[in-house]
Amino acid sequence: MDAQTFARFDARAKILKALAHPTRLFIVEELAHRGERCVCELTELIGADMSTVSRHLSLLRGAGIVADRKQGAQVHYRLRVPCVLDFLSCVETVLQANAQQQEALLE
Amino acid sequence: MDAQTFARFDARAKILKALAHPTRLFIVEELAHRGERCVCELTELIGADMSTVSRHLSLLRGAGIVADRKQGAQVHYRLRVPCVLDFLSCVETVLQANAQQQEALLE
DNA sequence: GAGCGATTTGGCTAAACTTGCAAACAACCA
DNA sequence: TGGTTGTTTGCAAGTTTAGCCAAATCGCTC
Repeated sequence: MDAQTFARFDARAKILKALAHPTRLFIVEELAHRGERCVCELTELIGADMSTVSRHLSLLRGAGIVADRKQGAQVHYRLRVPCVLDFLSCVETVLQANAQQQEALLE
Repeated sequence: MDAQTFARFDARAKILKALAHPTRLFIVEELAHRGERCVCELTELIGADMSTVSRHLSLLRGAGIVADRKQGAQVHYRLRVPCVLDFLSCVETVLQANAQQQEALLE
C-alpha cells in the first residue's frame, strides 16, 4: 500500500476511531435525538468526570463530527454531520447477525 | 449512564473500533469491491508482515464483519455484512465537510 | 478587581493496541 | 515421512488511549 493510499484510509480511520467509544457514541446519539447539549448536561447524563467528557467532546470536534457554540460560560455542542446516525444502522445489522450466529451455535 | 445502557453502546463501539484502523478499512474495501481474498493476497497488497495481516483479519472476524473459509492451505476471507460500505459513505461526508471548512479558514 | 460556575488543559498512571520476529500448526506434495 | 507453503499464535517493545485530580482559563456578576 503506497503512502497516498494509506493516507486516504488513515483519514477515514481517524473518523471511525473518534466514534469508536461507548461514551462518544452515547454523546452522538444524545445530540442526534435531542439537539444541542452543553457539557454540564452531558456530564450529568454520562456520570463521569467533566474533564473526561470535555476530552471526548474535544476529540469528536477534532474529527469534525460535532461543532460547539459558546453561550456565556457554557459551551453547547451539536452534531455537525447528520448522517452519522444512519451510519449506525449498519452497526445494528452486524450486531443482529452476531446474535443470530450465537443462537445458531447454541442449538 | 446505567450498566445496561453502557453495554448497549459498548457493543456498538466494539464494532466501530474493529473498523477504525487504516489497514482494516483497506481490507474491508478490498473485500467489498473484489469479493473473497486469501491472507496471502491481502498481505501482498498491504505490504506488512503476514502475521500482522492475519491479526487484523482475526479482529474483523471477531467483530462479525468478515467470515473465513478454508480452501486447502489457504484461508479466504469475505465480507459478512454488505452494508459496511454504505456505512463509509457518511465518513466521506464528514471528510468533505472538514475539507470545506479547511478551505474556508484559509480565505 | 475578586469571586463563582462552567470548561479546558497538564500531568500522571493503568490499560489497550499495533507490530514484527520466531515458533507452532495445518494441508498438501514428493 | 519429510519438506514446503500458507496461516496463526506467543512474546516483547513501542505507541496510543482513557481516566482522574489538580491547576488554569473564560465569562459573568458584584
